[in-house]
Amino acid sequence: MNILVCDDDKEILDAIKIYLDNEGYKVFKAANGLEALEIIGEKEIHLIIMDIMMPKMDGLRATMKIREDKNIPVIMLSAKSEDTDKIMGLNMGADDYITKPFNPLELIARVKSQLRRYTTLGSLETRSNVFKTGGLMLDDESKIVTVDGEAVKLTPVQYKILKLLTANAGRVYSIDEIYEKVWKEPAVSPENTVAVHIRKIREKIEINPKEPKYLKVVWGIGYKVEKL
Amino acid sequence: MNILVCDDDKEILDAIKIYLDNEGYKVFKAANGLEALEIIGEKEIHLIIMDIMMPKMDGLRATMKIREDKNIPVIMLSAKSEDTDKIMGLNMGADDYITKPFNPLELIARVKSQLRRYTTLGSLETRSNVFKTGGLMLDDESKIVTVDGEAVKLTPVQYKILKLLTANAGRVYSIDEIYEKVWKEPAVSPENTVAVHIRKIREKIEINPKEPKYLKVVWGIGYKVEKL
DNA sequence: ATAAATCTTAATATTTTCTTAATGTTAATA
DNA sequence: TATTAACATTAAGAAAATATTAAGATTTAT
Repeated sequence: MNILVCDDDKEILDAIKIYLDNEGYKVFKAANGLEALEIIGEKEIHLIIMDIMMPKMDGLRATMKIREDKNIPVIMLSAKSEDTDKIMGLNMGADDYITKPFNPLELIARVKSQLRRYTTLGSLETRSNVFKTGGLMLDDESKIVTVDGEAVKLTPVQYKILKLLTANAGRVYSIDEIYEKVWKEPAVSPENTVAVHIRKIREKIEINPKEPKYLKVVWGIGYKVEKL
Repeated sequence: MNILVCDDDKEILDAIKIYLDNEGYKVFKAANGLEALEIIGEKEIHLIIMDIMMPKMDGLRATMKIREDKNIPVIMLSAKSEDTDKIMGLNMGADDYITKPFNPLELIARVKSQLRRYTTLGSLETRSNVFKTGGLMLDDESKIVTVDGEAVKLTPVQYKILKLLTANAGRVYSIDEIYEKVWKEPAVSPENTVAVHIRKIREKIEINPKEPKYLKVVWGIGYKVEKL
């Protein structure tokens, strides 16, 4: 299991690494949020321990950024212990929270607790980022999409659109929003390539594209994948 | 989302139910571990909030039992706050831990944090913009409007008008005010498009549009959504 | 380099929504 | 109770948004 520890305080970084090494985890270190994002892009990280206060990019922002397309558990570290900070951290997408100074045993316990959800009994197999709603499921690790267990083959753009909508099932995205998130550039009108892709996706994941069960349109607002 | 709350203290049970109800979760109650296991067998439960100290079967044993074949996130509740208990709870398979007495906001935050991986993560905008009054509820994220749990489909303009009035339930808005806020331009008379939209909204959210329960008119002044 | 797959564009169709305008109804008040 | 101003109702045409299709451009794989 690979754990990324992100803190600008080198001493704490080293201390945590020692505790985790001792438990048999492979530990990567980052001094700030940007470094963390880089490492996450390169290595397969299973858990992140992240300080909130850091230069360059703080832990909360980094967590938000990570959560945009990865489902890696995050444990927040902070010197503050007030409720408001705790709540903010958890709402930003953190999975757990530890205040400094921390008890090494508690750190280990929380690490294990978070990793437990992603290991299957018996093996140390990592879990993949699976997004599902109803009979629709996409596995971000393998890029496999299934509908009621049946695999469907999506093209890259189709996959990105469906992932965005499924990862945030229930939320409505305007066409422009979709364009921006997927193409990473602002949409310029006239714009109907998204509509074309939506059609193609529907052809593949819906029984009847005209009466979509998953990929719905909200007139005048945009598209969403139904939260089922 | 269905949440099972398990505690032998009826007061705490009811208090938690109120907090969670208010956030739009469906709440099931159990007085001990055995009852909890029963309900889990019957209903689809997405999260469990469990007290550690209970008669019949305590929370730790129940959690272990649940973890034998289900992977439902568990948040532990306990009066004790010593580190050892905390660690034990987490090692037993709990995903999070709250000590009594607890801050309701923190409870909600931790619940959301655990459930996020079910609804699946994504953007930071997890704050659910939900406006409700009586049986009327609108969720700004999914653009879903429900009346007594029944979904109704509003058009964009209809939605905007109803959102304005519901978000400020009780306040009366003149027709011109509504026009300005929704169309973002001053109203020019003769103007009756707002009235037409009001009618359409009433058709959708009211049992009897002629005797509206939610969307009322205040003669000579304007419209409001009743604060219930 | 070529073929296959994928993406975008553009033209057109279809669906849904919005506004207008004509007319009806209600509530306050003199 | 007659008057009037404000709201209600309806239907139809205009406008806006999405859907669809096919062809051409681009990218990817072999």
